[in-house]
Amino acid sequence: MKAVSKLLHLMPPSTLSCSHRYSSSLQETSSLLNDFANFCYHRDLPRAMHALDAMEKHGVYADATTYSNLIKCCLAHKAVREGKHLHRHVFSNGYAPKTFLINSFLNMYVKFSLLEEAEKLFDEMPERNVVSWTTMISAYSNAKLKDRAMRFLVLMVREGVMPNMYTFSSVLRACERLYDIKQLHCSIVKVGLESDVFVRSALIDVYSKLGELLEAMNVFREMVTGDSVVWTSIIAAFAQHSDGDEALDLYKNMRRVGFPADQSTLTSVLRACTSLSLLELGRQVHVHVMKFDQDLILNNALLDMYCKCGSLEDAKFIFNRMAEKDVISWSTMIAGLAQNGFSMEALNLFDSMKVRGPKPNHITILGVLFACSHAGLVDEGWYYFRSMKTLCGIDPGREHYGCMLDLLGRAGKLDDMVKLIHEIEYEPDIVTWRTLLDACRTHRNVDLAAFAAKEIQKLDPHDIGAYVLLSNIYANSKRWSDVAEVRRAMRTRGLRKEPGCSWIEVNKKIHAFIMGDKSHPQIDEINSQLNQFICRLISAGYVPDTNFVLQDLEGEQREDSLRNHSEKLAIVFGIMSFPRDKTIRIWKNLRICGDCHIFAKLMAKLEQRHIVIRDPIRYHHFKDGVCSCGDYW
DNA sequence: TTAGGGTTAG
Repeated sequence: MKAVSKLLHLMPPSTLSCSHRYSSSLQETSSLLNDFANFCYHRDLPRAMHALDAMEKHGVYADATTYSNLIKCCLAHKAVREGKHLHRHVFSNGYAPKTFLINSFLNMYVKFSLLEEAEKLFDEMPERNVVSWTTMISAYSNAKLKDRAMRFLVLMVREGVMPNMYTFSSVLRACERLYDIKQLHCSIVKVGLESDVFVRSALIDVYSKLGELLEAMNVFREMVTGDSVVWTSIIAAFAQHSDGDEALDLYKNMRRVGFPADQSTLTSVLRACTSLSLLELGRQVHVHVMKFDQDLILNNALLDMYCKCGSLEDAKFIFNRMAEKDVISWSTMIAGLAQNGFSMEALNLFDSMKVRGPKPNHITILGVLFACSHAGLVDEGWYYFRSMKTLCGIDPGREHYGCMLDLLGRAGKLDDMVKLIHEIEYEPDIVTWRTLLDACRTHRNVDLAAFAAKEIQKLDPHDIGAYVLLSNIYANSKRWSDVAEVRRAMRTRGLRKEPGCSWIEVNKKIHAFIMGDKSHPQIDEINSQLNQFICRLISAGYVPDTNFVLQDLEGEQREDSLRNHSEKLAIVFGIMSFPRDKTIRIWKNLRICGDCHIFAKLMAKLEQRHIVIRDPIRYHHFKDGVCSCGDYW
């Protein structure tokens, strides 16, 4: 009796008034409904849809919770057709579903990326509550329709519907202007929703995306109830803005207060290790990564860490055993090989990718052009550049032109460079002129260098790089009066050259060596060892290459100046600190100079060491007296 | 019935 009254209650008014249409008994329909509810509850989609057909024949309707279960089932099975069928069923015969059931359909269309259907349904809703509005706002945020998301927030408030924590955390993701974020932040505090962990992580995320790390940190510091996603958000914020130290400190604190790290946390921690070249710490993180063996993003981060820390064997091992590889995995490996001096391997891998990998994207092509550029493969570079549109469907962008200019510049084809600059549809930017200037330094074209430097100064009078490069070029040509003039111009504008600095990790501690700085506690011993090594190298034929000395110095003074280069100190410190079988890994802020490059090759041979130096552009693996860059950098 | 953090280059 109870089932019958329930059924009558659920029948749409229109069908109740014409009950003669039913040919089955109430008992039959009751059992039909029970079966249907059961199938929906157990997410048995085929049987539920079958039961739905039977119900349609009998004009029977279930309760909203049962339909909602079936919608979830359609979502889980990605069953779009069945979802639409259900929608038609529920709205048939004048049945008026409750708002919360319509919201479920709205959510279903959004999850199926059928935004037009969702919009149509939303427009037809007799009444819309906070969930209806938030579902649409979230859909627009995800679809990057940011203006629409913001406009819907305004509209809902105008209609008297108050946003909740779901709404704020969704709409924040659509915010691109600091002003809007501040306004929303203000509203959030006013209605007392700032302690919601979803809202907090969204705030940290949007502040971070705009580079407002102080604001992000303030939001994080106000957290009373801990939450691992909020922790991960702030760690990611610093990792993404190259503040690896702060990211790692936060990670240590997170663990100290008892929050476990998951895939997302570890991905950001690896990124921090990568930015600091902390291979040993990266290896320790790798142990934790094992728990999340199948996570593609995490594996990609691990792969990148090994590439950027110059450990190609580990990188290849990870790449080969990854069960799933996407375009990022392939691009990372190709660029990693290229940056570490294995250009041919990089190009071979690109060929394999075309056969059995995902479709290359514009970043993959950058790695390929980088490989050509750093191996002097001019013809191959032109081939990939000219055919990228037909091979991969990608139009060359500014960065691709930049790579080609770099390739021509390294190969000494300065005329072709100038020709290409005229061909590019974009206005030449600072990077373009700096590439030309750099090529002029390598290939000693003083006049063209002066022209490029002036172009840079026109675009940015405070660009210190142009002054330094021009000064280097004049110094290489022994035009000391021109050097003095450039230096004077730098002084007038208050510009100072960034001092060369090299870092090395020994016993989990980072040691920094700055040119001319004597503050390292073992500096006397290092200098003494360095002098002994230089004497041994000179007797073996080493001639210091004083072309890299910038000051107007003579004879021995010029050689002394070279001795102070930070990477030489770091190499000697590495030799003093590590056993022979341990790779010496150094990273530095400026490009390695020619003399230090020769010194590193000879030291690798003399001491039978493997030395890896990472500069801002690429890596040099020194072994047996040769470098992986083939002296071409 | 509505919301969260992570990967390649530059």
